[in-house]
Amino acid sequence: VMILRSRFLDARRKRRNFSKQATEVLNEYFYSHLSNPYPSEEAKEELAKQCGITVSQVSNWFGNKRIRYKKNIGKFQEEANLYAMKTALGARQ
Amino acid sequence: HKDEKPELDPNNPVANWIHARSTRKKRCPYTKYQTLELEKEFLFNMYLTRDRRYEVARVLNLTERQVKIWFQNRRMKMKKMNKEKSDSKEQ
DNA sequence: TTCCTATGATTTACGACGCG
DNA sequence: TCGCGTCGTAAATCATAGGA
Repeated sequence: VMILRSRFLDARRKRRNFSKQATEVLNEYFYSHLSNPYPSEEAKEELAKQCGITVSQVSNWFGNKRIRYKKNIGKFQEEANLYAMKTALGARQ
Repeated sequence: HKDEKPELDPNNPVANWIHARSTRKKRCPYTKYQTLELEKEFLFNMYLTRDRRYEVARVLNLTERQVKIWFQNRRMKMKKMNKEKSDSKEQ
């Protein structure tokens, strides 16, 4: 318990990028709700749980993602296509 | 949606997102002195009276609206910090 | 190691809505 | 109706993780 506690406190001191899997989950939601990428509080809680991060961090991620996407849609085109394809393949299962 | 929609193109995925109005004042970071004084005032009382707001604004060369909003934001920050503190304690 | 840029967090400023 | 409250967010900026 103390180890987990100190690990959490360390993590607060030094920011780490989210895991690749977490980013994957967030991007999947973002690109599959591209016309309205505003998750509800409940959706944020579910995403937070799946990603192993806090609801605040989910909010930060969407805030950053929306503004950065909007500022340069072209730069994200490849990523958008990738997740669109991933969603399409997933929908067939 | 709430803020303005600059795009009318329905094919633009961003068209229905929330957008800030073009008349919105650009964010202007406050000086260390301004922030420090605001924090001191917040420590003294989390809510401003009309008179304190006027005085703080005058001394820091900010508008009363900026001071009012700073206090609103500061209370939200405090609330968030308290929530994180209690979240990390339980389980 | 030295740059950069990408990324997560924080800081101003509002719009929407609530309440007295 | 005003006026200040919270809530959620936009957009800019900060801090630094991480990779070439």
